[in-house]
Amino acid sequence: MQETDPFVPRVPGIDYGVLDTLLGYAVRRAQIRLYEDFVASLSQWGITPPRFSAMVIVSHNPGLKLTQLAKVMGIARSGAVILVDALEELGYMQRHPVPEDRRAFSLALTKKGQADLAAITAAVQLHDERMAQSLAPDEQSQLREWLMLIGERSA
Amino acid sequence: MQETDPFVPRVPGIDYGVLDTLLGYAVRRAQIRLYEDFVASLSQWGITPPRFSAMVIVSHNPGLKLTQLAKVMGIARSGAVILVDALEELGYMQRHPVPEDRRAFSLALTKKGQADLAAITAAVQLHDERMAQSLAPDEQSQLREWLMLIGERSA
DNA sequence: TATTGTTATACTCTATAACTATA
DNA sequence: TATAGTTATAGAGTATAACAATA
Repeated sequence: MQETDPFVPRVPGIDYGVLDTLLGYAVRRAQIRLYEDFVASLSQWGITPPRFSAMVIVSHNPGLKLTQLAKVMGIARSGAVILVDALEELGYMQRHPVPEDRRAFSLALTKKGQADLAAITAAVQLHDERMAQSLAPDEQSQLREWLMLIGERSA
Repeated sequence: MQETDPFVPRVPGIDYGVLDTLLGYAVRRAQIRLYEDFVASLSQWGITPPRFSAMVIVSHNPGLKLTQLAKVMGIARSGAVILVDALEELGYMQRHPVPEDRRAFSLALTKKGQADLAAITAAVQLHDERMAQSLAPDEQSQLREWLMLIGERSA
C-alpha cells in the first residue's frame, strides 16, 4: 500500500476554520502542489526547485562566487556548499579557482549543465504553465505581480 | 556575526533569468517571507504553520483521529505522530481512548490549548494581515481565490 | 486480512558554530 | 581582524517500511 496518497486539499466533512481566510494557508497549499508537481516533472534530471534556481542564477551571472550565491538565494553559506556539491555530483556545475583571491571559487555550469539546463528549463516551463492553466493569461500575470509584492515586503 | 541575514528577494545586479517569469518561483518567494514572519510572530508559543493547522483542524473537528488528521493535512501517519507528540509536550493537545475502537485515539485540545488557540489565532491573523497589507481588500480575496485554484488543481 | 498507531530509519533543506586558508 | 569556503552538528519536516494490537 502506498502510505502517502496525493494531497487532498479539502477533505469532505472537515471544517477548516480560520485557515480558509488566511493568505498564508492559501500560499502554503499552492506551494505544496507546485513542489510535488515540480519534483515529479523533473525527476529524470534529479532537479529540485533550489537546484534549478541555483543553475539559472549561475548561468545568468557568470563568475558568481559561492557566498554571493548563498546571499542571492537567501540561504546560509553551508547550505550553498551542499547545493553546489550536489550539482557537481550531477555533473552540472563546477568550481573554478579565482586568481585574484585564492580563498574563493567562481561557479559555472559545465557543458553538460548548459545543455541540460535548456531541456530542464523547458520542462519547468511546461510544468509551470500546466499548474497555472486554470487562470487566464492576464490573471496569471496579476497573480505573479501580487505574489512578488508579498515576497518583497520587508517585515 | 549573524550568518543568515533576512532574505533579500532581489539582489541588485543579479539577473534572475527565467525565474522572474515563473509562477512557482513567485509562490516560493512569498512562502519564504510568510513562513519567516509567521515563525517570528508566533515564537512565544512555539507554534509553526503545521502545528497551527493541526490545532485549528482538531478544534473544529472534535473526535478526529490521528490517521484522519494525517489525511486532512496531507502528511504520512508517522508525521502526524510527531506533530501530535510535539503539541502534547507543549500542553496543547491530548490523545483520548476511543471505546468503540481500542486501536484508535481521538484528538482534542486541552483547556490550555483552547485558551491559547484564541490568542494564537489573533496573532496569526495580525501577521497575515500585515503580510497582505500592500494589497487592497478585494485584491486580497482575489489572490486567495486564485491560489486556492492552484492548490486544488489535480496533477 | 486490513487498519491504527508506533517505531526505526533516512533524506532534504535549513540553521549555527567553529575551523582553515587566505586577505 | 575579516572574509571565503568548509566541516560538524542539529533540528524541522517529510518519507518508507515494518511491527504489535486490534478489528
